Amino acid sequence: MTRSTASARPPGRPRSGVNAVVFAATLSTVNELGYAHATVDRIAAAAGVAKTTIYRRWPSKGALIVDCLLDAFGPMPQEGAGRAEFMSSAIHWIAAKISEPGVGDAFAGVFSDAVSDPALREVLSARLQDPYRLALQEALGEPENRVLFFIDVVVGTLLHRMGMTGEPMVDADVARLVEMVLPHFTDDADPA
Amino acid sequence: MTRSTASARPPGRPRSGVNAVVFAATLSTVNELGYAHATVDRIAAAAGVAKTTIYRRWPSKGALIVDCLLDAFGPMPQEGAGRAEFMSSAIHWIAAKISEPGVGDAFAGVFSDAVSDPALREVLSARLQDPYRLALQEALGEPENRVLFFIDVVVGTLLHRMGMTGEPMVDADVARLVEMVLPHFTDDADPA
DNA sequence: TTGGTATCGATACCTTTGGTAGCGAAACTA
DNA sequence: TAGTTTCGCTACCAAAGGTATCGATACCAA
Repeated sequence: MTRSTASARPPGRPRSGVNAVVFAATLSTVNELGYAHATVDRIAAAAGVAKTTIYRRWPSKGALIVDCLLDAFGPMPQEGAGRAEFMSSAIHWIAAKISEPGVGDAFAGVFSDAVSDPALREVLSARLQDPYRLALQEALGEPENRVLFFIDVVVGTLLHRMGMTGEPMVDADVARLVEMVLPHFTDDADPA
Repeated sequence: MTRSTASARPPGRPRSGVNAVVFAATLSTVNELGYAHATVDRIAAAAGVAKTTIYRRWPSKGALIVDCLLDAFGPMPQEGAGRAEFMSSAIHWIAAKISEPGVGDAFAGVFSDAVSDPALREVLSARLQDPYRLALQEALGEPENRVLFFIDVVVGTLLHRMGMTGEPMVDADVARLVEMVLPHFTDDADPA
């Protein structure tokens, strides 16, 4: 194929590689000022970039935050011998990620924006939740509705604690969460 | 005492009894337009009241929503013979309330606003969460941190489902939530 | 009846913020 | 050199939370 269809480098000035800088500036700004006060203007200034450059790459602030979270989370580690170890490590992993500076605030903030914004909710569900949901479905062999319930419990609990107290959940409570969730997903073989 | 200190009816024109109308207008507007688009202007118009009247009674939109939710929730029913029945009825009660039109959206919306607003977070925690937390502590004889964990799990799960899907949690999943939470709070006697 | 007080609706206004438009300059290809 | 796209910059718009002001109104007390 003679460099036929895609990825033949588009014409024009290439984009500068500042995505990582923008992501870092986003998290640090959210961490310093909170989600609502982390305006696009401030994020752009912190990144040393014009606001228009950000809107040239992301269609909305919500989309920027989602991409930033995707970059911050990265792939879910597929560790653990059995089901219990796997699920326990997954819960500890997401809890640790949400505890990182700015990540929990950004997550809770974009989540709340999505409540009133169906388009953003679609982005959040498809880009951020679905990859991990599919990985969990495959790794656990559980149907979609049970995996979605698992995500609701784990992420919902962690975000509620973050939103109500402003602080991430302490390790002891994360351990309690694991103890409560695991029996429900390892004892029986899909009773309902 | 000669009507000494408090509640002797303050001077001036008394406030008209439109709080209930404003609460109803708030929930219906949030239900129709979503939290972000339910502006104070629109809520006032729906209630047939001037916007300045609303800001004369509530210091912020968040405070209005919290009062509206307090009015919508009402006191938690203290039903159930044993611990299991009591906790089960409490979970079903809050799930049903969050399913009412506008209530879930308003709850998730004010919750998310609180992430970046410590003052609003304080209002939310003290006015909305604490009464139910204290009732649960007394009814269950559990320490504060365990009751807070219980609230994080139940409310967090319900709100996460609401935020991600836009729909309240179906009864079958609420039942699963009860099945998962109850053993963790009824089997052992405070191991940690 | 008169004065004091606080609420009412209405209007105008301020500030912040997400998002857009237009411009000249720069970077890259052909 | 021509063409294309991104860059930073400035100006701008619209929506929304919140405030200030003003005349009118409802209530109490003297």
